[in-house]
Amino acid sequence: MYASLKDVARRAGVSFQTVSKVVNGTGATVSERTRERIVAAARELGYVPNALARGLVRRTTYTIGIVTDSLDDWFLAEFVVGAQDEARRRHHDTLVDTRAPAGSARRAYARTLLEHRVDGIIAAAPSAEDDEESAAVLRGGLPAVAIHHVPGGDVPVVGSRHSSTGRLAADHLLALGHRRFGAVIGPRTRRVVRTRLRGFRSALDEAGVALPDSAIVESDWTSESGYAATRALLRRHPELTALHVHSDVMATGALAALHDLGRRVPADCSVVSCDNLAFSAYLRPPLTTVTVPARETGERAMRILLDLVARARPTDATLLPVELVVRQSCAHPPAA
Amino acid sequence: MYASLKDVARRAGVSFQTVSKVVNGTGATVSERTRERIVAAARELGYVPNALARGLVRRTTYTIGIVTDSLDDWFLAEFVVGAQDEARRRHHDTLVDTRAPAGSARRAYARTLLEHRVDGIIAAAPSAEDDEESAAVLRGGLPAVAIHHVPGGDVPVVGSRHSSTGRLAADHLLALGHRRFGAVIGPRTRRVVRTRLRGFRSALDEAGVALPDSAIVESDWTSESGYAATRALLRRHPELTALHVHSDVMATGALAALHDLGRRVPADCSVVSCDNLAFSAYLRPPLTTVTVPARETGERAMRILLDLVARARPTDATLLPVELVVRQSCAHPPAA
DNA sequence: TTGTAGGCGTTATCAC
DNA sequence: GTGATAACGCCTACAA
Repeated sequence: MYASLKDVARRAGVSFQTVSKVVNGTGATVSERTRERIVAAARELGYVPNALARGLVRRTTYTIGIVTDSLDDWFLAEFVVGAQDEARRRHHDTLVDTRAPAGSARRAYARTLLEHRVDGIIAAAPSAEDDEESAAVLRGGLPAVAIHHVPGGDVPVVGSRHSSTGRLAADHLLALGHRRFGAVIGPRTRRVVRTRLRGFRSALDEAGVALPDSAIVESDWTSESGYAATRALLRRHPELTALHVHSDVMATGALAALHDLGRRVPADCSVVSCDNLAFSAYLRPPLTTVTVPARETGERAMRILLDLVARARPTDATLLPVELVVRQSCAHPPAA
Repeated sequence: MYASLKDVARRAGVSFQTVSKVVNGTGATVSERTRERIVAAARELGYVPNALARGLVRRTTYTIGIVTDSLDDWFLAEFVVGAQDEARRRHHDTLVDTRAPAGSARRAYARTLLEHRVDGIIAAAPSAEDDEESAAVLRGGLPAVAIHHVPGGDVPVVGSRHSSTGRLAADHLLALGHRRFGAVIGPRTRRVVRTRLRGFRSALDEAGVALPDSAIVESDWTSESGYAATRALLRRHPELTALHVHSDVMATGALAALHDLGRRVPADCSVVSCDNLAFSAYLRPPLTTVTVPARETGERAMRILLDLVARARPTDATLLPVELVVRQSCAHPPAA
């Protein structure tokens, strides 16, 4: 079905090794005339090199593996886009290994990638962040970077400083004069969530403001749960004037809940969240939020990994800046 | 770095062919004792089969290629998730080839996938829907399915009936009594957009209601452009009472524009859009929208393709149902 | 400038 | 039950 080097060679009337040289650009040592004949033959036969055979003998595939959780997570999808863009720029292919959801039968971590002999691995599956098995794989000798904690360390972690994300939100609200806070957070099992919360909390602490545990409601990243969490929170703590939400998607639910409860935002209650998705400027009120540089993180992770693969010392920093984007969902607390 | 069959064989004190049988489960013709020795040796050496070598000799890779545009498009990300889930269930790997954005240097269509000798291709890159080159590849002999038009036909197309999407929206609004319509559509270069518009329009036609060209504004799928388009539209046609928007993301912008213009939704103007993203129930007002079954489309496309690969006649239909989800963004037109 | 030999890790076929 | 031999398509010396 596919033409091979030999087929091309036969048609061009040369040996297949000569064709190989032409195809790989390796041989400047081919006369112009034969080169042309070969190129013509290859075109006529629709020759497409066989990456399998190539990888087998070269012992390198120019392919990078990415282990990820489901791409229906906005951050991960965007991260993968960035990583792939960068890989493409550096002439590498990319193999995405989406982990089966928890509960279903999972193959060994990154098994597919290893079988395909990728040149390096990007771990972008937070669901594995406490998983010893994954750590073993990532420390197994292949170049690797991660965007989340890996037990035992030893793997470069790329990303933004999550504690800053929480801190920026807190500082902004404190500066406006708020003293009664609540938080709608992601699943506590995730380190990002705990780190963000810690950053938020320590900023409050320093200002001498308390954040009681009862004012923190756990949620699961969806708008739906953000809505439910916010309603529960305000039932418990009607005195709140400021809300920190751990994602724009959940904040969409939070805004809806506040609306349905008859609380005006920001007049009665301020909201600041995380992510800065493209639509968050078009919620009403427009959302004040802390940018999480998903795509840049993907590019950066890939760049560092490719440096590692090439045995070059990566020069890029592993920490990307976050930034508060001020819009209209925050104001001074009501005079009351 | 990786242990090979031969390494395992040496350690187990057998020939490598025997190991192969054990690894592939192929050989019931191996004694229990040697099998155990081999399994133990493989484990100790951390043996991982080499998919490259395997694919080379088997002439089959159990890998399906997906050509897609950037995954920052919600639909495509969700589609890929569905396709990968189904592939995993059927023990196939998946290679995602994200097309470089228009303008930048593009490799030949699906080139990477062909080089990796995938067993089949899913074309999920609408940016190539009028591209002759892509059609040639897809008709090149490999099993293939597409989720968009392919010049020359011959490739099964999986998806929902886009004209129904438009028609459902129109019927709903007509039934409520609306007579003055506007539309914020996606890029006209896309067939989905033209087909949706056609469905919308023909429903209006049948009701004897006109949709002047000036009441149709083209947009680019973003909230930002949805916002701008809606403002432009209402400046031109302040008499509109009903708006059809081609995506929930753009509708987010449209709702914001209406809000900023002081038009109440749905009291002054009704809005119906397409997609039914998870957050659209948490906009205020909650969005009435037509479900586009992205993930199911992915599963279906993969299922059909894998049937094709296995030379079985696919039994699944290529057309998935769409459905109007009624929420609160539509009402009767104002009495005026 | 071109061609020859050897091997990459597997699987398949067929003896033993 | 087990092992020898021959591919699969390609690349890297090295010889002609």
